[in-house]
Order: sequence, then structure tokens, then C-alpha cells
Amino acid sequence: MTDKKNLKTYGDVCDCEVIHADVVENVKHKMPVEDVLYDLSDFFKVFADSTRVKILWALDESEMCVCDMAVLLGMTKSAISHQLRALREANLVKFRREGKVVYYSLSDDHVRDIFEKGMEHIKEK
Amino acid sequence: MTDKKNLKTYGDVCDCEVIHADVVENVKHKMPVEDVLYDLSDFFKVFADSTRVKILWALDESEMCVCDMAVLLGMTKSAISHQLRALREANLVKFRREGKVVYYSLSDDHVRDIFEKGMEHIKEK
DNA sequence: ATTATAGTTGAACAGTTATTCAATTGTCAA
DNA sequence: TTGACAATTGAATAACTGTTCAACTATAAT
Repeated sequence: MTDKKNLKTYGDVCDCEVIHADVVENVKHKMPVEDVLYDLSDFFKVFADSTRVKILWALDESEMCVCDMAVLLGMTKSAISHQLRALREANLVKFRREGKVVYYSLSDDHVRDIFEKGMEHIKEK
Repeated sequence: MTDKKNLKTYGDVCDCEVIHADVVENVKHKMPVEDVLYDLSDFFKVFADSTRVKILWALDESEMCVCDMAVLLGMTKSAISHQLRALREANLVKFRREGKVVYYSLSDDHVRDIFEKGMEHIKEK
């Protein structure tokens, strides 16, 4: 038997009649502000592409120039460079220039941590 | 001065003339197989949307029905349901039916781990 | 059976995104 | 200064993705 005190109509907000108001209110107060969750999903977008994952994985092994990465992944320098921009904007890679060559490397070790957690999950199932 | 033994032409694979062959070969052997990296980026795609992040965050606080989530996020049941499908396919949520109502909850605690790592990164910069 | 509501699903549309191509910049060597 | 090449950039295209809408299924109550 459902407790009527926990039910409430929210027809104006959504196409629902019956919800658990106490649960919703409780969770609403504990949720981070909208901006944080938006930034978080934006951050994960960076990992949501196999090219960028490959680049990050490679840079976790060794510093490399754009040409190295292009050859390693069988792609054009242009394609790699576009993705490196996304990685730079997410503060995941840093670079140094040596003559005509630009060497990229990981800027911190969050990448390895996040990859590990992801790998744990996909291996389990 | 650059060591010429580390340079090699790969004109057939890419628009590069000069690369560090030893680095590339070394990294190539250490890289996981293509499929794994593809699965990994697919997995992160699930976190790459603010609606799904909100749902996961909410479910980490409390089990909820579809209506609850719809009201909490100010979205239609349909929109929520579509995203729940993605979360189900990624084995991130489980559900139980009680009459007409379907209750969702997290299927394991990888979500919390991954959110923590992501938050660490975006807070730093 | 009929009605009402929770939830799911498929198609369509709009917005986003990865790669390609061409053009450009920066650096070095002759 | 001219030529060569590493790297970046902007525009265009093709593919992908999230939400909406309408139709549908499942369950419970009258």
C-alpha cells in the first residue's frame, strides 16, 4: 500500500501524476548545482572518442610529437591536431616546442586514474 | 642535434616525413588492442551527457522511479526513459518493477569512483 | 471490459561533432 | 629570401546524438 503523503501532482512540470515527493525533494537538495554537472559531462566528452582515447593512452606511455601520433594511429596530422586542441582545452595535455617539432605529454595523472576505473567496469561484464 | 637513427619516412601511411620510429614502435606494442579502446570510449560516451550524469548522480543518492526523475530534472518521462536505456545497456543501472512503477538504481559503484576522479580534475583548474 | 496511468519505443528533427581539404603560420637550412 | 616541412586553423561535409511527438505495452482499479 502506497503512502499518499509521499505522492504529489506535478502536472505543470512534467507528464507525471504520481511521484515520491519526499525522495525527489531530498535528492534535489543534495544534487550539485547545474553548472558543475554540466562541466562534468563536458569533461567526460573528451574521453568519449576513440581517437582521443588512443592519443591519451599513447601519451601515457611516452611524450610524442604530432607526426608520431599521426603515424601511430594511421591518421593525418590535421586530424590529430584538431583532437589535441580538445585535449589542450580540457587541460589534459601540455606541450613544448623544439624547433619545428611540438612534443605533447600528459599534464597530470587523472587520465590514468580515469582509464583504470573505466577498464575495471568494461572488463567485469 | 637529432639522432638520425630515430627518424624514418612513413609517407605511405601519413603526411609525415620525419618521426621518431623507436618511440612509435615501442608505444604501438604497449597499446591495448583496438577493440578495447573502442569499448572504453563507448563507455565514457555514457558520461558525456548532462542528462545522464544527472540521472546517475540522483540514483547514487536514492533509488527512484521514472516519474521521480522526470520531475527532478524537469523533463518528460520519454526523454528520461530513452537515457535510461543507454544506462541499462552500459550496465550502469538496474531496475525492479512494482506494479505500474519501475524503480531504478545503480548497479555498482564504478559510477561514484569515476565521478570523483572527474570532479577532482575540473576543480583543479 | 473499460479506463487511467507508468513506462517504453520508433521516427523525425535539430544540434553537435569528427574528419577531410585547402590554406596558413612558424621554424630551420641553404 | 627562398624552399621545405611540422603544425595549426577554418570551412565544409557526413555521421552521430538528444529530445520531441505519437503510438504502444503493461499493470491496476472500477
